[in-house]
Amino acid sequence: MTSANDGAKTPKRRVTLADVAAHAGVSRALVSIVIRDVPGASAETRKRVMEAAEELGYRPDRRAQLLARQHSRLIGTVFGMAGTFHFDVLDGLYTAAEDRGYELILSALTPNRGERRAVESLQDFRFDALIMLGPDTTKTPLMVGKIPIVVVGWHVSHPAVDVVRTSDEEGMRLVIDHLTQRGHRRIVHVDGGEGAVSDARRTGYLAAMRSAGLGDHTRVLSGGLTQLEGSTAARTLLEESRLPSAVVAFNDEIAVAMLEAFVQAGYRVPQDISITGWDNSQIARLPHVRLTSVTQDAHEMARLAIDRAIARIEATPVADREQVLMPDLVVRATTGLAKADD
Amino acid sequence: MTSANDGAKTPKRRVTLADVAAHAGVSRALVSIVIRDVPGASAETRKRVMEAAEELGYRPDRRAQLLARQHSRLIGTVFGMAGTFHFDVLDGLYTAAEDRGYELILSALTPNRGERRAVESLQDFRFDALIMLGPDTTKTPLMVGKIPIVVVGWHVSHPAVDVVRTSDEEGMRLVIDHLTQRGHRRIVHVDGGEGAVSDARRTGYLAAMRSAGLGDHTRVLSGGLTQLEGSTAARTLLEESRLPSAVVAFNDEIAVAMLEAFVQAGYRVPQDISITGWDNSQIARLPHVRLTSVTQDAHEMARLAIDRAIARIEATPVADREQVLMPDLVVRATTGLAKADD
DNA sequence: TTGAAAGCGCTAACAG
DNA sequence: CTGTTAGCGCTTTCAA
Repeated sequence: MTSANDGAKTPKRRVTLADVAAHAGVSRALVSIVIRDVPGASAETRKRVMEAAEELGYRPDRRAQLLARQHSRLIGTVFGMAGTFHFDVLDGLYTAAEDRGYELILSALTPNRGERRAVESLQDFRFDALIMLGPDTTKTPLMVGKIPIVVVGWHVSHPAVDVVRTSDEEGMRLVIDHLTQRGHRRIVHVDGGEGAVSDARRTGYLAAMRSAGLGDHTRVLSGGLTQLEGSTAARTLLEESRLPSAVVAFNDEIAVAMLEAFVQAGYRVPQDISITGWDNSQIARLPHVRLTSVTQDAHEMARLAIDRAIARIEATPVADREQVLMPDLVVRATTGLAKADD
Repeated sequence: MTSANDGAKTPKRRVTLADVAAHAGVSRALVSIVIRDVPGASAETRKRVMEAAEELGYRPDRRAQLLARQHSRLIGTVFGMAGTFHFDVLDGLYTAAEDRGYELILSALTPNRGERRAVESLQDFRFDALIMLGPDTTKTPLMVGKIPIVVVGWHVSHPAVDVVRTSDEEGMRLVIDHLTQRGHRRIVHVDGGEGAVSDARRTGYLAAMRSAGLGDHTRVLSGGLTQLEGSTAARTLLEESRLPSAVVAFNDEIAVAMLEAFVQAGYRVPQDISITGWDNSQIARLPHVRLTSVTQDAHEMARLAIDRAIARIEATPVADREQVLMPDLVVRATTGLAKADD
């Protein structure tokens, strides 16, 4: 009984393909072709259909598209609470995906919601690929083998997992080189706790120290992600008879917290002790902080991740499972010459 | 040619309702009834179906559910980069939604992706309600009138928008009372910039000062969300001949940055100047910070938001468009007695 | 280049 | 209590 145009009031119903087809005087299939921008329609028809769609304010129904397509053109993304860096990656993922005709669906890792639940909720949407910004663990991701997976930020050894990351090894080399060139030898590393990224930077630190001939001077303090752990680490050092010559922190938060603690204890930075961070976040640029920090390109990482995910979806051959970008070191005011007796 | 069971290899295809039905020897409709846990099946059938589903590892296809249902049972959530507080709200939203049989779909506000795009991408999934954790603007949300909207965190005057927030007015009253009781009079507020929350706290500050008889002592410095703005504000104050007696900051970040700046300039906190923050975030609890801060209950806000969204979806009558929780003040080490001459 | 028709996997009346 | 039957709005062969 409900014909297409039953006059007066049809306030709710959204505009469908059929409406556009009727309005343009063509079949639904043709409208579908035009909307998806695939070959199979004359320029003139295309124009007419587009105008009709425009006029009616047509937007494709994602649910129906999802169900009808064999590929969803959906890329699942799990992410955890993280700083500006991860948000910048997210920003890059959105634009890169859109450029390629894909859509992102997000799932957050929260205190009460681990990887399993985060991924399962996405799974029911039948996404084509999964990009993981967390959880930062060395374990192989669940879902491996079932779907293309791109891990952004740390090394995963499973052969079915693609990786886009910035070299933590190289970052550490830059930092240690910078410090040793300024005479530092007793360089302590405050790590980031349990995660895979922390592991990588710790290993990078040890390697860089060794190749600088400072293998006997390595020292790693257990830290974490937040300022809390930074101030704890600083306290540990302050209780000792002699401060190290330099501290290489896992991230900017740790570095800043330590900086504060040292200053409060009456030390000068960098005259008495040098400090470096990681991420080159806003906090590192604060006028009263001016932290020397390692920087990585979030948008580039995002673009590579999306490109790789799509390559896997489309079964395009790729050269390297793991794509590693090179970081830079931004030198600011918290690193200086070591004292003569160091 | 592809019949249901063509033997040997069917490696890809996911288990569908039909598979479960066949396995359990009942109709698809019955399986649907059992899975959705709605009345219309005997206990025995229910058991048999559940077992079959379990055995086959069946998971409903969200795309198909979405398309077939009149209500999607999907709650859209837009959120921006924000601190721990917003992540805690997100955590609460997930669990509250799940408890009520709904699912969250997220859309992030990033530097290149504003409210319009964030909402549009969700819209195509036909969500039943929208929860907004940002953007923190006084403007009426787009989508208003088309769908139930719950704003979490700030006041919106549009009659069609539900609000769940913690009273910024009351928070300010707690802070100002606390300070005036300790003899402070020259109390400066460093605000949070342009947002609606900042507006509310600024207004709250002015009102609280006035009702404390300090209407002539009000002073608002423009601030922001990050430590950067805090240190700028501190510098402004330090350049003047005399520091205020106390600073009420928009959030913990600002407060901490100012604290640092004052200490570096040789002042003692709270002996020379008192400082308060907002959010009671991790940074406020740092052993070397111990910031007096206003605290709000993220999980409770989340629960209320979900409850309200669902009430609107189901057209349940509700009492009050705006639900306002009361904050608490956590007094720590950054607030003390005013100096005698203040 | 265009159109007809058969699904995608599920929900929701409605009959039995 | 159970099964049959239409769709949901789109994509995608396949013929015309």
